Amino acid sequence: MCKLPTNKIQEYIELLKIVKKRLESHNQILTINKSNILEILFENSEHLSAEDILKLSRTKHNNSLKVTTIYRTLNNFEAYGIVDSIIIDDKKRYELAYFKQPHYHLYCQSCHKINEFESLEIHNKFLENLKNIEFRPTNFNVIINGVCEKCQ
Amino acid sequence: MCKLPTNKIQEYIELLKIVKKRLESHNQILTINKSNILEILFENSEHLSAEDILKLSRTKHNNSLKVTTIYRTLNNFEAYGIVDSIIIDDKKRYELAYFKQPHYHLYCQSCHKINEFESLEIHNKFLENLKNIEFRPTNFNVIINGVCEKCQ
DNA sequence: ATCCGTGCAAAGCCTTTGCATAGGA
DNA sequence: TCCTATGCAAAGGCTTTGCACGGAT
Repeated sequence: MCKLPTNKIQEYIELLKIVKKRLESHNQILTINKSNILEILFENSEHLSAEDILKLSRTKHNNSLKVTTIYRTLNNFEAYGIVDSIIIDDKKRYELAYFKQPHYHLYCQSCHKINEFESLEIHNKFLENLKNIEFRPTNFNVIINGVCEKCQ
Repeated sequence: MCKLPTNKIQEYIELLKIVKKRLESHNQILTINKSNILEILFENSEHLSAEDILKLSRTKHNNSLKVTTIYRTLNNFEAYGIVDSIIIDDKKRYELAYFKQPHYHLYCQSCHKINEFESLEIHNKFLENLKNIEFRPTNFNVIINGVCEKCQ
């Protein structure tokens, strides 16, 4: 974590605290493996698949993480609301649910990169519409496929 | 197709024409299997998985469709822009790309039903935002998870 | 005669599960 | 000492592929 700027470190520490509490409310322990996965997710704003996390752990944490553990941990994290998932290119990808505004994913079909954008205005319109039809949203999963600026 | 109201029949015939052309431009033939799949997709506005289509074909078309054919056909249809796909509950689901306004999927985590809603207003906001960042959208894939009115 | 479509069986890929062990509180 | 975490190997589920035959133009 030494590369993070100070405010990021504080954010990370706060994240650990929140996650620890959340896990404990489900009788789970915040182990080194789990915090390693959190760290990888925290440092990489891109949307990581289980395989991506495995690869990153090879470099950053001496391959301590095993695939099974990653899958199990991510499933738990998702069930407890610690991470959200989206499926892009038929692969499940994860991002931390904390410190995130509602946002929309832009998937470039040419370079396969995922970008994001936020719009409070759109989000409010969504909420307004959903309220009218009495649907209570828990999670927004928006992927817009297309071609990004660079690839045009 | 005898249950469809007249205008629906005309829509279906038009669909067949469009798809036939589209397939022929890829050196493919509109076979009975393919039109059966189209028919099932056309008659069922819900979002069908390959398995759903298989089951429906058992009742409607005497089980003439085989799984392999369904997968192959759907993949081609998607590649040619005939159907769009969304992944819900870790299953790929398909809907016809024609005669559809831009719409948003509401997935009820309690009854597992998928509803939709349309909002031209939201769609235009999206387009406006994307234009600003020069992202050219080809396809919108929006899933809002939550709890529907009935399940609350 | 050629080219596409289809079925069958097998392979593939990603993910989950069972079981036994290790490790933390 | 108990309960959770983890690894390994195996199983599972869905989807794709190779190959050979059938069918249409």
